[in-house]
Amino acid sequence: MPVHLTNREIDVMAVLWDRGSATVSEVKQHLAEELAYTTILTVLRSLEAKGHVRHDKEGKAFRYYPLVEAEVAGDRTLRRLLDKVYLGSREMLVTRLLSDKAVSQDELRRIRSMLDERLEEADG
Amino acid sequence: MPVHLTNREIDVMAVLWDRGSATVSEVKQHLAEELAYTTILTVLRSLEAKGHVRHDKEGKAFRYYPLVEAEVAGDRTLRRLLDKVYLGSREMLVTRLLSDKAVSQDELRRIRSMLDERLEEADG
DNA sequence: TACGATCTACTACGTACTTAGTAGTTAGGT
DNA sequence: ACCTAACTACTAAGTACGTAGTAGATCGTA
Repeated sequence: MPVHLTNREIDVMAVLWDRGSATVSEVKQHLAEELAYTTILTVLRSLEAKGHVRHDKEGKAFRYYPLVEAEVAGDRTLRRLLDKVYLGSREMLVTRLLSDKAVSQDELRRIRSMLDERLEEADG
Repeated sequence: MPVHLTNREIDVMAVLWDRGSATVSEVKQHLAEELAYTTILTVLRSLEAKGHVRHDKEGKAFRYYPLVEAEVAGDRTLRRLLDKVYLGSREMLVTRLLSDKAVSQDELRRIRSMLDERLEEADG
């Protein structure tokens, strides 16, 4: 089943992915934007209704856990972006992703190594 | 100014990007989903109101042209995906992008070449 | 065991997205 | 010049998103 997250849901999930789990307060604390406590709760309840998070009790609060991995959740968006915007060209997408001059040499090299491995294991 | 496109707008823009330009009929013909003629027109008019496309007349129909490049339009989504889902790791994103076994050797090699160039030009 | 701070459940509302119908216009053929 | 098929303009309505308030529950503490 395809995982679809709205923009605000992604903001909230990002906190869960980053920290492993979080209460409403913790999410609130780590969000870039200032949102009402109850707003965040609403988003989390909605995410739970869709089966993307679960919770258990911790004191009187709920602690929420992500049920979808970040990578998997991203697949849908990535695929769509690839198909619609970059016309299916992964090269174009990666070029764009790395076009930022601020990307470190290190990261470029790590990505190249990863590619080398991919190519080797296919040749072998 | 940040270009933001809704899902359906992206579907429509994808046709324009792919073909260079299109009339309502052409868009309708190339969309994956079946939508009413007037629905597509509405989307195009909305896109025009936002300054993302322009049109001129061709016979009695309008021909629409994209005013934003696909790459630029994708940047926003890509950036967000990178930050929120892949926690800023381009390596993770690229890994995921290339995880599909169906990616051709050719495309992998092209991407590696691109990386080589990027690394050389930085060393030089 | 009663109180208060903190938390959840329920409800609601404005806005934007998505879809499409109806009415009126226009170009191209006869 | 007229007719008609195809097209555009205007309007509208359902749905999902984003936000948050109010009321009621709960746990720790005095």
